[in-house]
Parts: sequence; C-alpha cells; structure tokens
Amino acid sequence: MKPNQIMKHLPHKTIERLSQYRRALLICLDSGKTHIYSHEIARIQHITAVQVRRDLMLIGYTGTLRKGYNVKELIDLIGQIIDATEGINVAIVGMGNLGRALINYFTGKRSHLSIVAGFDINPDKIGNTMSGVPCFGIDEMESVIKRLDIRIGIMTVPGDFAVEVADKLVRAGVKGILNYTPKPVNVPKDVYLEEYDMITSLEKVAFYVKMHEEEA
Amino acid sequence: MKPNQIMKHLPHKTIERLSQYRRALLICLDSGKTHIYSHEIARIQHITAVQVRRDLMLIGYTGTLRKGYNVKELIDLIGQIIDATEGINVAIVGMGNLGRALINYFTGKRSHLSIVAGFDINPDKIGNTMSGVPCFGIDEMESVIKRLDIRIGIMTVPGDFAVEVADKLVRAGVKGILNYTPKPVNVPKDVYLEEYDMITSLEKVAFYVKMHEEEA
DNA sequence: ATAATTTTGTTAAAAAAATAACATTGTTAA
DNA sequence: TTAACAATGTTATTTTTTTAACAAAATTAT
Ligand SMILES: NC(=O)c1ccc[n+]([C@@H]2O[C@H](COP(=O)([O-])OP(=O)(O)OC[C@H]3O[C@@H](n4cnc5c(N)ncnc54)[C@H](O)[C@@H]3O)[C@@H](O)[C@H]2O)c1
Ligand SMILES: NC(=O)c1ccc[n+]([C@@H]2O[C@H](COP(=O)([O-])OP(=O)(O)OC[C@H]3O[C@@H](n4cnc5c(N)ncnc54)[C@H](O)[C@@H]3O)[C@@H](O)[C@H]2O)c1
Repeated sequence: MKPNQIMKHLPHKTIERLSQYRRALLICLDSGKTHIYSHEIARIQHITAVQVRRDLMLIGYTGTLRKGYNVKELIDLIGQIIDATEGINVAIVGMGNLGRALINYFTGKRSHLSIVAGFDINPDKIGNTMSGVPCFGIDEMESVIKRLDIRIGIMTVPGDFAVEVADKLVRAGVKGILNYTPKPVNVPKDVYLEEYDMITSLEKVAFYVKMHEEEA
Repeated sequence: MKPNQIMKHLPHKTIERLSQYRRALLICLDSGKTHIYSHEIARIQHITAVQVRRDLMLIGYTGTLRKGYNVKELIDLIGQIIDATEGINVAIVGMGNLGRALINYFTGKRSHLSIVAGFDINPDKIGNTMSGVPCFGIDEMESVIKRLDIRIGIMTVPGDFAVEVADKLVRAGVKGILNYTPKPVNVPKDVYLEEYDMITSLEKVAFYVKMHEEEA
C-alpha cells in the first residue's frame, strides 16, 4: 500500500497518537536514545504496547526484533505520514493570555507548522510582534491570510466574537480551524474544525475523582 | 437504576459530552430559551440528535414529547450526575501565560469547581493574587493543599518541571491531575490523570487539511 | 375526528477502537 | 547446541461507541 493509501485508512485515534509518539520520541532523541521498545512508548503515553505496535504496523514501520524501533527513523516516518510536504502556515486570532501562551509554546517547535501571523482588535497590540509573530488588525485578516498563504486559524478571542471570527476565517480561505473559545462555531464541510474546552477536561477529571472517592 | 449506579456505567465519551451539553445549555439559558430539541443540541456540538437522546437516556432524563428538553432541568440533572455534591477545590501550578489564561477563564464559571490557589517558583508572583486567586510558593504546596482541601491540580509549568511537580502534587494528596505540560508524567493509579497537548490538536487539524487538499 | 407530522425513547445493528492471542525470530544463557 | 527468553508483527476477538430503525405519543393540520 502506498503512503497515500495508508493515510486515508488511518483511524482518527491513530493520528492523534502518532503526533504524541513523535513528541515523546523527540524527547528521547534529545536524551541520546537511539532505539526504543514499544512498551517504553506505551508507558510514556499510558497505553498498551500492543496498541503502539498496531499503530506502527498501520503506517508500515518495521522495528528491529529485540532492539525496538529506531527513534530517528520513526520520527521521520511519522512526519512523512502526518505532515504536509511543504509545511502549513498558521494564524492566531486573539493575542491575549491564551494566544500568547500558544505562540510561546509553538515558536521553534514544529518546522512544518509555522505561526506566521496574529490578529487582534486592540490597537495597542496591532503593529507589534510577539515572540517574533507580527500582530495585524482584524480588518487586514483576509488580505494577510491570502498573502501569507495561511491555511489554519487558531481562535483565542473572547467567546462573544467566536462566531464572527470563524466566519471571517472561512471567508479568508482557511481550511482548518482550531477553536479554543467556549462558544461552538459552524463551518462549511470543506473546513476541518476542532474544538477544545478546558472545562470539559477539568470536569471529566473531577467526575472520576468523585467516582473514585465514592467507591472507597 | 439509582443515580449512583447510573454514573458507574456511563461511557467516557458520554461524560465529556454531558459537560459540553451543559456548556451549550447554559448559553441557551442566557438567551432566554426554556426548551431545546435534541437536534438543536446536536447541531451545536456537531454530532447527531440520536447520540444526544441516547446520552440523555443513559442519565435517565425524559424530555417532553414535541417540546424537547427543559433547559434548566437538564442543566440541573447533568450537575447531579457529573458534579461532586460538595464542590471540589482546584490548584494551578505555574502562574504564567497559560495559568493566567485558565484562571481568567474559570473564575466565576463553575461554582462546583473553584480554583482556590496558585503555585509558582517566581518570587515576584508569590504573595500576589491573580483574578482573586492567591499565589503561593511551591514549597508551601503540601501544606496549602491540605489546608484548603484541594483535590485537583492543573499543571502549567515549563515541561522540565512537569515530573517533579506531578510527584509533589501526588504527595500532597491530590486525586486528579490535568497536565498541560508537553511532558507526560506518571501517577499512582488512585490518581486520575488527564493530559492534553495543543500540538496534537493542531497537527490533527493539519493532517485533515492536507488530506482534504490531496483529495481534490 | 382523523390523518399526518414531529419528536422522544429504546432496541438492534454497524462501525470503530482496543485488547488478546499467538506465530515469528533474533539474542542470551545454560 | 539447544532451550528459554524477549521482542516484533499480525490476525482474531472483544469491547466500546456510534448509527440506524422504529414504536409511541403529543401536536398540528385537514
Ligand atoms: N478553550 C480553553 O480551554 C480556554 C482556556 C482559557 C481561555 N479560553 C478562552 O480563550 C479566549 C481567550 O482567553 P484569554 O485569556 O487569552 O483572553 P484575553 O482577554 O487575554 O485575550 C483575548 C484577546 O482577543 C482580542 N480580541 C477581542 N475581540 C477580538 C476580535 N473581534 N478580533 C480579534 N481579536 C479580538 C483582545 O484584544 C485580546 O487580546 C476566551 O474566549 C477564553 O474564554 C479558552
Ligand atoms: N498543553 C498545551 O496545549 C500548552 C499550550 C501552551 C503552553 N503549554 C505549556 O504550558 C506550560 C506553561 O506555558 P506558559 O506559556 O504559561 O509558560 P510561562 O513561562 O509563561 O509560565 C510558566 C510559569 O511556571 C513557573 N514555574 C517555573 N518553574 C516552576 C516550578 N518548578 N514550580 C512552580 N512554578 C514554576 C514560572 O515562574 C512561570 O510563572 C509550558 O510547559 C508550556 O509548554 C502547553
């Protein structure tokens, strides 16, 4: 099966895990490790070794028996599968606390995904740069996105502006949106949308903490 | 089936969705809506109406035929299922950009989950408050957590400190950890751990954007 | 008054994901 | 040398999650 065909049949959960494996592998690489066993990856990610091997099987990677997987090779292969060949430019809308946290976190982390622009409505922020990322006015969005070939937008504006910002991003031609706003938005189906709310995560933790306590 | 028994058998995904439904319902309530149909909830959450009805069936909620669900009642019932009866205190470790974003976001949002303390290593931050949340030194962690009966810790420190902070939280007696650090940590199995990395979300968006482009 | 419609609630089926089982094969050790 | 071991890779099974199908009932329309 060609790489192209592989990609189309990867389970959604496998995609997520591949990204996580790579994150862990990069840490390993830094620490000088050249090989890693499936059960080591599994332990880091809190999953089973079988699942790791199964995921790697799906992307057609073959480790060395009894030596495990070559860290560098695996990082490269995961990149071939999940990264776009030429890299993708990303914009952040809303250069507040969360936007700033994201920009700091990303800068220099992933070469194939570059945050190349920020947008805000606050005149004090427009025209400045933040960790090297220039901040533009929201009115310039459409032109800047087209000019810089930005294909993904991250939304970190106050919830009340979520819907209007999403619409603006879509009109500007973005093909993926990552919405960190607490307000769900709608996009046409040729735009991939991912929404995340920290309250859901925290409430989930709280639920299982409660459950566990009641059990005892 | 008693509420207690219901909870034990709820699928993990249902727990997440219940939290999301409530978020959406609270928004509806604000806008003056008293009733809502399953397909309306579904549309907001980008899922199917059947799934909504099935989830509500699992928690034993009965809507009114042809009128839909009573927004207020449903909010209350979801609270009875997923919230702890007496509320849970939460701490944030690492009062940087992300920590600040979280505190702002949470403050006044959920009455049953209160962020009552922050911890940091930076002397300039210790002793101050941020959106009403006092910042303590990391050395005081164990005593403060015990004194304030904190049961969940959110980690927003730099990755290099993740493991040590997680250990500290566990030693202090926390029963749930939400790790926003890029470094996975390990906890004993009586502590519920949730880890989230924005890079995974962004890489997932990028993957599907790429896929979609190649298809065309 | 009756039929059509719309929405819920539930059971059944399908799909997706995780786990288990196990064959295979280098490596180590007796 | 051979047996035990420890790792991978793959198929089979189980579990979980989602979707579909449809009965029941209130409302609306005819
Ligand atoms: N999803 C999560 O887990 C999570 C966590 C924390 C915060 N949040 C949300 O993220 C958002 C940002 O949080 P924050 O703490 O960074 O808030 P913030 O107030 O610090 O930042 C918001 C920024 O958006 C800018 N802005 C306002 N309206 C705008 C518009 N129409 N167009 C462009 N920019 C605009 C503001 O000038 C500001 O710089 C909020 O919606 C908050 O609720 C989400
Ligand atoms: N998971 C995600 O999606 C995501 C997104 C953005 C950032 N991050 C991560 O979140 C973390 C925080 O990001 P940020 O932008 O807020 O960074 P930041 O530097 O602004 O904040 C870190 C804070 O932690 C404090 N600190 C350092 N060492 C500490 C210790 N040992 N104990 C207690 N406090 C300590 C610092 O004084 C600072 O206030 C980083 O690990 C970053 O990589 C994660």
